[in-house]
Amino acid sequence: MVDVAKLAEVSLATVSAVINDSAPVSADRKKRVLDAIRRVGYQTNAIARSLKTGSTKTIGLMIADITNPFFTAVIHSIQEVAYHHGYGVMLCCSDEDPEKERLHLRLMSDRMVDALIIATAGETPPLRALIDSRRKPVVLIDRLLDGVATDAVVIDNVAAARDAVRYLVSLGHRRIGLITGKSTLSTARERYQGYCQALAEAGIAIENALVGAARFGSADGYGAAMGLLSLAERPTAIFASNNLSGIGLMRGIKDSGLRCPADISVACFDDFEWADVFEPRLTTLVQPTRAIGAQAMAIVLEHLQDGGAQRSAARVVRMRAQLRIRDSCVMWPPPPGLST
Amino acid sequence: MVDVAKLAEVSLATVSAVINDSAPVSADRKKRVLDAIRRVGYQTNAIARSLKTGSTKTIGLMIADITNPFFTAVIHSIQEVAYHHGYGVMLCCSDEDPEKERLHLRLMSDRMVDALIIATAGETPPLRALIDSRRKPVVLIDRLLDGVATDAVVIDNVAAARDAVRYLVSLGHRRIGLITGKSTLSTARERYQGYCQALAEAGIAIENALVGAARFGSADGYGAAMGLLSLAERPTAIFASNNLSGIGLMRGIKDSGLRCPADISVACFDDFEWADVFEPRLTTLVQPTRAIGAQAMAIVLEHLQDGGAQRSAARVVRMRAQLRIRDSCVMWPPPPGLST
DNA sequence: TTGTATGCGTTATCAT
DNA sequence: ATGATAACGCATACAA
Repeated sequence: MVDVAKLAEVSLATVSAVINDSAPVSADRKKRVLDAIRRVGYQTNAIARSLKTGSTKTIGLMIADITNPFFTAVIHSIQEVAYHHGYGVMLCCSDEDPEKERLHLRLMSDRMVDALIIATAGETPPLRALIDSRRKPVVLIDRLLDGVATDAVVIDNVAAARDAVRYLVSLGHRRIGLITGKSTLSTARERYQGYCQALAEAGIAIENALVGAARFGSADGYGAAMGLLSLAERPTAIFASNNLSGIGLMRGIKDSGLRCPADISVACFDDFEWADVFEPRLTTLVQPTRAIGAQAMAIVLEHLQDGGAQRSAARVVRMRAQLRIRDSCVMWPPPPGLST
Repeated sequence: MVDVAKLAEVSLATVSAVINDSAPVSADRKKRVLDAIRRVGYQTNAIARSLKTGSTKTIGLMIADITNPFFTAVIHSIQEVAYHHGYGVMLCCSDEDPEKERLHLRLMSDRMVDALIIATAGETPPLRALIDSRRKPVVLIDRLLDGVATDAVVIDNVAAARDAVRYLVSLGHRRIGLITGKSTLSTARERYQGYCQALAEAGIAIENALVGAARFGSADGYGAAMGLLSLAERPTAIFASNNLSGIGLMRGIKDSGLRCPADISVACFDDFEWADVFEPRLTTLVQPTRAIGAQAMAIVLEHLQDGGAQRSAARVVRMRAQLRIRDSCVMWPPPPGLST
């Protein structure tokens, strides 16, 4: 920048003024500066600017699993609006590991991101401290934290799970299995709750043997599925409360020599592009991924523009997931005379 | 930091010394500083440090499509090793749009990332300028750029495509379709080349009508597929040279009322978790995604450690993709007496 | 309208 | 072993 000033024969202040047009500059001088910038190949050093202004114009994004198409879609949406507003995004993946999350949080915090959007892998003291400190906006997505006062955008998981299980019940199923996630995750808890509600409504007792614990990964999903499938009295339908565990479940069914939906019905949380091009076409709960990302960013931007002044009460926006019925669930018992 | 110094009753220099242990500090003073750090809740301001040291300890990662599981896997791998070495990663997606890529490049460059890893959406003057300037390490992944002198890690696309098409030929197919990508992408060109080679070996003439142009997205993949499938003399097999176009292809087959593999065989670039849990189990070309990411980061770190001193000649490391044969390709014509 | 001078939070170079 | 002080590149308050 000093080079530019020299070449244009103006002061540093003038150069700065034309770059940010933060002050009126006469036409000829402006032209001279612009020319000089081009000739020198000058690029703003955002680091120096950040140090001065206290804003890095980048937001930190922590998600639990980049392998999961749900998160991938949310990232995409966040990226888009962030960029549109001149923000960059620093991405970290916790791989569902709270310890890794803690480390990454530190990394992003050190780098002075202006705000954080987090799909937490589980509460840690530093995360809570960060939020409580109110030093920078934090918005939680997908997963809530108990008794923490930050904005969040999530979906109504109990309603969603209830819808799916109700549907299974309506088809005649009574032995319905569930593949759940770690109970430290609000989504896992809420989806379990929805499952229970739907069963209770139908007067079906909860059987612990029918709920398989996994950790929202395809490998444990597979393990949990194999457990359920090898039960003496096998479930006739299974609800996978996350898409990766859904994959594991489908693999488990295949490896058990069973067929879906002929032998067992499957419903699955989270939609993905592949869900309807192969057999069976999966019935899924589709989340408004784009809206989730956009909403989270909207909240962040709002805070950033307010200058963090008057922080109103934490607000959590709940969105609805939608049950997309395809072919992986069928009536039970199978009506006679229907070929499979 | 000044607070820490005050509380510990030492100078700033001493505090800095214990933080980076860049100088010997007596035991008691060190303890006092450490204590003070904890009490004040001090966190390093990486921005200020960057300004001083000239290193942000973050690498910029530009990929073409975050929706594509191939890239997702590479990102994961890069993230992992980056973090392990104290680096953060700033992620940008060009969505296969060179213009967007240009803008994002600028954004990351302004933010002074220490190095860049790029899966380019197509050459732009700024990208070439950035590389030629040699101001910071740039390593290309997945897609090469003609006559550009940077390191790169890619796979042998012509061999990979050749393997797949050879396999199709060996099953008896003679009318083999191709869904290709934009010819500005080295991967698209090379895969097309491999397709041609395999056909030439078998004495099969290239028919332009059999190669459908798409842009490595599922929507255009679908369009291209519909074109191929509506041909008067339909291909008996199609090779999709990218996984998203593979999805589009499968959807096209479904919408055309055809069945895979009974009516048409399909092979597809890029493997993904879902590939073998649904029907048909897709035969794919699997790329060493983890190795690609790790290798790219290894090169970056190497450069960063050399201090950018002696830059040897650009080296491109080529890896091999592997044909994973599953069920989506069958013999043609179908042997008599085989029920489908 | 333009220029001068100061500080953002570090690290690094000196003395001490 | 320790402390004072000068940059790093920019934005800005203030003076001209």
